[in-house]
Amino acid sequence: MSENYEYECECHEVHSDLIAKSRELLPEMTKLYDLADFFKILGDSTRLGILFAIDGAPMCVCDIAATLGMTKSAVSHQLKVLRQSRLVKYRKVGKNVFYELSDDHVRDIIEKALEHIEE
Amino acid sequence: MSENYEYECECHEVHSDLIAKSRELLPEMTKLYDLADFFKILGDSTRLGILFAIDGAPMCVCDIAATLGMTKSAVSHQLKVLRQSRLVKYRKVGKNVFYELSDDHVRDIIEKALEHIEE
DNA sequence: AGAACAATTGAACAACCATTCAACTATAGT
DNA sequence: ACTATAGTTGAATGGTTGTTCAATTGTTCT
Repeated sequence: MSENYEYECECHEVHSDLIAKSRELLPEMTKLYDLADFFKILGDSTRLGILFAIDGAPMCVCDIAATLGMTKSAVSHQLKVLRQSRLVKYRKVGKNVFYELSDDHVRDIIEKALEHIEE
Repeated sequence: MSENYEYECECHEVHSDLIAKSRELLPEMTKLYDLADFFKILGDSTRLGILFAIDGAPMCVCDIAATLGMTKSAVSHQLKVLRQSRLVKYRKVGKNVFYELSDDHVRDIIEKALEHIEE
């Protein structure tokens, strides 16, 4: 997708008025990319599993891995992604690192999506 | 992630009670996969762009392509994905095919996600 | 200081995915 | 029937991404 829409469709009968109207409603490209990136992060069963696992109470990496039946390494890599997108926060206690959800926004979105799927 | 959790974590001090509790709250694997698949579909700026474009009024492929500044082919490929996941419905009129959102669920979820990002 | 362990990290590999290109289908108009 | 056009489709390609493996960091305990 091009930011300034200099692209011309190869069709002959374009409805210029409709297109103009549609473009007005379209969010800015950067916002569209951010939105896609956000959904991309939720679009992985491992990351979703982690979010569900730490939903009830903070957990250390080791226990998250055991809960999901995965290696610590794989979990840690995905925790890094969740950390960088600020979906989780963490707290170091001795040798352990405890992860928890950073806020309720994500919980709501996942909840709504679950409803949509189960309809 | 393994469905029956036969995997054993390589750690020595696992909190078995926490893990048991966390596993109870964890959705079934199939549901987790479905949820991830749903978010995966929203995790692409082209598909999001299409959803925003047809939000106001039904549009034909050609006009969607012109709105986003992309080729018909690329748009059509992504429309197929959106079609298969029932996020859009379509109607054939002559040589044109008009696409529109299939329901309001998705609109709500995208709206909530936008709020989360803009916070 | 040294051993043990929780967690992180980087490289490598395989699997997945979006766009391009070319070919094809189907409909409309002459 | 023929031409033009909207849309779809399959294969190919380049880029992205999740997991594994091995190595490393940082903390605790003796």
